[in-house]
Formats: sequence, C-alpha cells, structure tokens
Amino acid sequence: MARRGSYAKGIAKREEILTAALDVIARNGYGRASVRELADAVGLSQAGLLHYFSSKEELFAEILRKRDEVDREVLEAADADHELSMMDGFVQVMRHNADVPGLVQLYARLSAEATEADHAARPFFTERFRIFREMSVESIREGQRDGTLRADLDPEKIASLLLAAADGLQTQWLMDPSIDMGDHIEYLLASLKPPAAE
Amino acid sequence: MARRGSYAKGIAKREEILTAALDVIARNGYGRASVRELADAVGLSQAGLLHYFSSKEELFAEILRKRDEVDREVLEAADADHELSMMDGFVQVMRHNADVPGLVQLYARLSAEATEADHAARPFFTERFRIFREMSVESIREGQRDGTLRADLDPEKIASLLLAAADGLQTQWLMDPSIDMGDHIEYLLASLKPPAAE
DNA sequence: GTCTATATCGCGATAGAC
DNA sequence: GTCTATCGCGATATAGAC
Repeated sequence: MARRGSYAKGIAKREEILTAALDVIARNGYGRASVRELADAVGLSQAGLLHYFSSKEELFAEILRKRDEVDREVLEAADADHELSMMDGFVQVMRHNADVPGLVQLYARLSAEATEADHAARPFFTERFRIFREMSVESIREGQRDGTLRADLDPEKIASLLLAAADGLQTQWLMDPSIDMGDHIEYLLASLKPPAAE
Repeated sequence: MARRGSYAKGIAKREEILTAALDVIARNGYGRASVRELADAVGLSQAGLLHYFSSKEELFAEILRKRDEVDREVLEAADADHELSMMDGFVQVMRHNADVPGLVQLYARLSAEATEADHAARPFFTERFRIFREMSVESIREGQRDGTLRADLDPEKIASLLLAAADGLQTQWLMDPSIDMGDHIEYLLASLKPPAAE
C-alpha cells in the first residue's frame, strides 16, 4: 500500500545509513563519530541524516541494534545445523569483538550515557539486558540438565554476572588490549562446571 | 617554604572543591554536573574553578580519586583491628554504592569516556584497574591458602573478572535498581569456594 | 596568585526553502 | 527528501582586574 514505494525506500535508506555508520565507527571509534561525520559517509548533510532518526541518541541506539542483528546473522550462518549453544555463541562474539574496537567503544560509551533517566537509548539497553539474561538463564538451565554446569548455581544471578563480566571486560580491554576478553569469559564459564566434569 | 602559605591554601581549596563536587554529584548525578554547576556549589565562577584543574576531564578524575580515598578511609575506620579481608571490603563498598547512585553514574560514565586514547582521566583508570587487580590477586592467593577459595583458580583471571563484574553490575543497576550489586558480587565469590567449604 | 568577564568553537536541533 | 541557515548550549582559552 506504500505510495510509489517511498516508504520502502525510506527503510532502505535507513539500512544504508546504519551499515555505513557501523563501518565508520568500527574504523574511527566513537570519539570522532559526530552526526556530521556519519552524514558525510553516506553523502548527506547533518540535517539530511537526522531526517531518518529523531535524534542522535536514537540514531546510535539503532546502530547498535543493527550491530546485534549482524552479529546474530554471522553466528547463524556459521552454525547452520545448530550445534552451538547460546554460551558458545556468546564466547565467539566476545572473541570477534577484539577485531572491532570502535564498536566495542560505541557500546561501552552509549550504555554508560544511557544510564541517564531520559536518554533515548535507555529502552534499547534495558530490553537488550532483559533478553540476554532470559537467553542466558535458559542456556544455564540446559547446561545444568546436561551436567556441564553445576546444578547448585542460581541461573538468574549467574546470568546477570555473565552480562556484567562481558561488559566490564570490554572497558578493561579498551584501556589495555592485552586482556583477552574471550579467554576470560570462557574461563569464567569453565570455573562453573561441576567438579566431576573434566 | 611556601610563601605566605599560598601553596597550602591552593591545596586546601582543591580539597574543598572536590568534597563539594562529590556531594553535588552524589545528589544530582553526572548528567547535570557541568563545571559551572560544581563551581556554583563552592561560590566560584566556572573559570575560577578551572584555575585549580587543568581541564574538566582532569577535574572529574580527581573527584573519583577523592571518592576512592573517602571510601578507603570509611572502610579503615570501620575495621580498626583489620579483621576484614580485601574481598569483604570490596563487597561492602559495592553495598554502599547503592546509596550513592550519582557517584556510581559518574564512575560508569567517566570510565567509558576515558577509553578515548587522549582522555585525561585514562591514566587514572588504567592505574586504578592495575591496583585493584594487584590487591585482588593477593587476596585471592590468601583465600586459596586459607582454603576459602578453590586452589585451582587462576588468581589473575579471577581478579580481572571480579573487576569486570563489579563495573558491569553498576551499569545494570543504574538501568534497573532491582539488581542487588552487593548480593551478586558476594554470590560470585561464594560460587568460587571449594566444594568442601560450607 | 586568584579571579571575572568575554570571545570562540563545535556540537545537535530545528525552521523553512526547494 | 534533502538542503541551507540559524539557534542555543557547554567547554575552553585568554585578557586583564585586583
């Protein structure tokens, strides 16, 4: 019903902007990423770009949403026959993060800014946290049934701690890249295996 | 040797500024904490305040340094006979943090901003992380000797993970205060006790 | 040595032309 | 849909009063 496909075209333009923004930020980091900078990358003026997003805050939340989408697609493509658990995917994404410092910084900085009560990206993060914990709890329960995780652990608490560890490690890694994020998360998971298992 | 005590007076003024700033930020959060706002609180102009600090970034790093100092003093006063381990103190500070959301937010936001390569607060955080890990490793080794922590754990990795968990939990708590930071850190530590112990 | 006042800069937001 | 122009804000550097 969209007249002349203009609606679909707007959607496509948004996608183009988000993809270009991911590219620019992955290379240049968050610091230099002004709306003008991102607008230049797609040949728009600052006001032209903000035509597609209601504010800078919302734009950056959408960039992170797009990034999660891309990460998920890459994971699913590499795991067509669903052999990997959610936790395996989690470790793999953490390893991949070391290749895109700019995006790690975007996440670290925006999540901190979004702790402000009226920040437009706050709903994105609260929802992201909720979903991550939900999926983690499910995966932890599975591990407990399998015997790959200690049965005495509280899945909710461990889920929050895994999320916290992942986010905290990113800041530590940005300050000192000799910290291996993937190894640390993997080590934490290994530390929670039953004494018997391995 | 300081002529007319003017040097000492400058030091005293700095302390006064930092103490007042801690108070204002604890109440109002990081968002509203412009240099002007903090200057007002001590009856100075914005430029007047910046006379004592080389930049806004340095000022905020000093505020956090002062906060660590205050936290340490409170801990030591409550533990005159050195009965508490470093980990006990750590949990206690995390519990106390729930009473000062503005300071938690200051820490979360400034640590994220300081991931920028040329940020004036970056040395503060890299050093703070180093010292925290160092003290943690020492405390973890002690726990392993005591039998209160599993002997098979890698102290360095666990130290980084504890720091990461603490920092990550603060962001989660700022987004959703129903998360209990102290309980979670305590739970993580308890999960790393030997199977025998308790 | 300490401060007030000011000028300048870059940013995001927005109004309105085309 | 995209632009130009402009606005207001916060951070800083500096000139110079006391």
